[in-house]
Amino acid sequence: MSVTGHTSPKPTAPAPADAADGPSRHRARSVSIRDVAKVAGVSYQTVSRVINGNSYVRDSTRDRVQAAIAELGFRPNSAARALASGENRSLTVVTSNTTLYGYAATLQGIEEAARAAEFSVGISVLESSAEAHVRAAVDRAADSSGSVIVIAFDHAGTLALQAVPNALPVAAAVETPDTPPDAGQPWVWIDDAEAARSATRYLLELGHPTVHYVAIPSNTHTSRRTAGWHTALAAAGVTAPEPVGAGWDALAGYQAGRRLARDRAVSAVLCGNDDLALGVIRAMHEAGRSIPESVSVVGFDNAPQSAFYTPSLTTVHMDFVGLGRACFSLLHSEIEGSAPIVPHTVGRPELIVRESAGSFNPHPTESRLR
Amino acid sequence: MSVTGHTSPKPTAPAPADAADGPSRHRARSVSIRDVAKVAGVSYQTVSRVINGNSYVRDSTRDRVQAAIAELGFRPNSAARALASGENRSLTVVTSNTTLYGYAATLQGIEEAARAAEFSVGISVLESSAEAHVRAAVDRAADSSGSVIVIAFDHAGTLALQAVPNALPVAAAVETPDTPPDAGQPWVWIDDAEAARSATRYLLELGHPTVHYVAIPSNTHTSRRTAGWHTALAAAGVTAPEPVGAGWDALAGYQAGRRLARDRAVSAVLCGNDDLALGVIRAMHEAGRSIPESVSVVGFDNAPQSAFYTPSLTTVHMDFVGLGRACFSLLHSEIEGSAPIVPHTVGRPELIVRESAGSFNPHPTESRLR
DNA sequence: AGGGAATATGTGACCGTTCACAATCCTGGC
DNA sequence: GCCAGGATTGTGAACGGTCACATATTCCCT
Repeated sequence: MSVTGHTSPKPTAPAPADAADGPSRHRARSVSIRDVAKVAGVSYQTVSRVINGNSYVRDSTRDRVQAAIAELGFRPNSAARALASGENRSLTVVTSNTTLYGYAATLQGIEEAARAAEFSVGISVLESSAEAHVRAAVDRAADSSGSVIVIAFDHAGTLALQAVPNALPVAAAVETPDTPPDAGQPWVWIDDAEAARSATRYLLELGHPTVHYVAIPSNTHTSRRTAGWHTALAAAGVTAPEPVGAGWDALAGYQAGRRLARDRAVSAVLCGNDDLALGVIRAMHEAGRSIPESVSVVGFDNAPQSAFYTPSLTTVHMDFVGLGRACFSLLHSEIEGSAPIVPHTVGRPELIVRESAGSFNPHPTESRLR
Repeated sequence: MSVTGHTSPKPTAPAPADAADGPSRHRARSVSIRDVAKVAGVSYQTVSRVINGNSYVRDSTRDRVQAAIAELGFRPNSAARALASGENRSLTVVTSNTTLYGYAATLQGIEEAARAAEFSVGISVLESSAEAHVRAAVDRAADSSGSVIVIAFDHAGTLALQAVPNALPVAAAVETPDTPPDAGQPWVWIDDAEAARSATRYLLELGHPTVHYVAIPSNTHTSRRTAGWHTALAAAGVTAPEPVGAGWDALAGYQAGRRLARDRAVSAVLCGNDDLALGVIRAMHEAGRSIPESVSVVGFDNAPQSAFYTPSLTTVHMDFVGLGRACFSLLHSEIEGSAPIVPHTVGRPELIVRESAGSFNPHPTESRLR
């Protein structure tokens, strides 16, 4: 059956595009609960009961109503429902950058959980962190659904989170906060500090004199990833080099990598995410520094592709999908008022050892490319 | 301002998290158009006019109303609006797999265009192509918004497209259809045949005796990508090897690659997307076959990472973002009834030459890995 | 047979907005 | 000074549900 309602493939003479007279342009008064009631010979309230699974309906009645529903192709109007009941059962995810792995995976987790709870999910994308854009995105979210989830991994997201109107139920996936947040803050996060620590420790154990860090942007002045890296370095009695600030994508990693490649002393690089790592590796490669013989690189996230890079990427697995789920469940219990809201860590970052990091090699043979 | 309403950065003694007594938990009867009217000393209809930008309102009145709106923090209730006006201004994207690049980018394009047109966008994810899941996803979409866009690159999507109720405005991003679709079908696509042809031709021009193809799943029995590849091969008087069926991700590519790697005759591989190409490259590498000296690999899509792989990936750029935009604009004109619906191609695939494909080398020196 | 709980079903009001149709206010032309 | 007609504002009735509160029916028990 064709989507537009044609049934015959009639390529000639496009029908007179519902011009004037036909009764077609009249807003196709959708079948309502009352129409169904009439057909089934009951009151509209009974129909309402049937579609809501109320048990106080005789089986025979229910059957008749259901038959009528099927016959008329009735579907409850969600707008009317929302209006009358004041319920909301819908959420909008405010996020930037849906193509980046961390964001996409978090969104996926949210969607899964929301679907299971029969919430419908919308998205509102942050175009930039400009005041106006942030406000617009939050407004869009606020008035297209009853609650909001903010993916606040970046600056724009953090601003958006602050801009959410007070009355609206909200939850957020955030960077690991600097200090434990107040109870009642509907925040979840993955333990960035632990992730950074374990990766750094690993590189140190491989004998590298120190570990350089290519950082994703952060809101908190001292990001917990940076802090974790620092901690591990300090614990080993090593002084930390200046972190290299970068963006989110492979290009940013590449640019950072070029700078790092010039420094012969660089033997181990920790990267804020897998894309960054990819870029760094590429830059190193172009500079004739082989991975992992000359330089070891470790990423964050464990994006699905990272296992297939050449060399495959040693990285820290972050359970973004789980994060998304947890975020939804926070929102859910906030809406239901069922459980108290406590901000918390989700999952445990896990180092995935692959090929891109190896033991320190004091005198790597450098080979100019080609 | 913090989300919960704190204004001071008070790290000590977490505030009693809106515990019990406060009048907070009551369904906050939102301020309505009538409340605003009362404050502004006008009728509710006038308020309605103001929020809808109706010009028949005296400036002084408009100002008073707007002041009242600001004072009360009024926001129009979208459910009530949708109910009363019968308008819809919202769409839901039905899609599987939001983490795959092609899907994510298409979604991004849709979102951009929708945002510009002040539509709110929802997503409904297809868990599988099982009848029940497809129906559920479409139902969710249908009753949470007034129109639907289906990303029908795969089987599940195609089924979903067919399952969309007739009354609902719909548009779809699809695979290139086998035969030109009827006018009126709200479909857009990227020219897969042309893309495959240009990539294949390129490999042939590099001297490769033939080109192998690792295919993404397709609905159409003979996918246009496969057809384009065939065409180019035939034009060069070369017989086509059996295509290797694969899935969507790097792992699938890897598995296909392992099979291909065993065959010494394989010198050029075209892959249905960049992830597949990545997997193939990895498999080739593990088999000791270097890229591009021993085997040339070309992908599809031009995902943002592909430029940074080592070797960087020669691929065919597909404008998914543009596809998404076009898809929305089709839906939009369908809703407005403004323009006739004609199914059409979007953009032109463009071969991006990078490092992963090179001239045919009859006697490559094979090196066992390590 | 009578009475009280369930069990079924119906009625009227209302959710917050827009729509259709008055009603009132101005303004300029004659 | 009066009137047509546009500018401005108001009123009542939807929109398609749910809610709160009757009103019938049943059914079981004494």
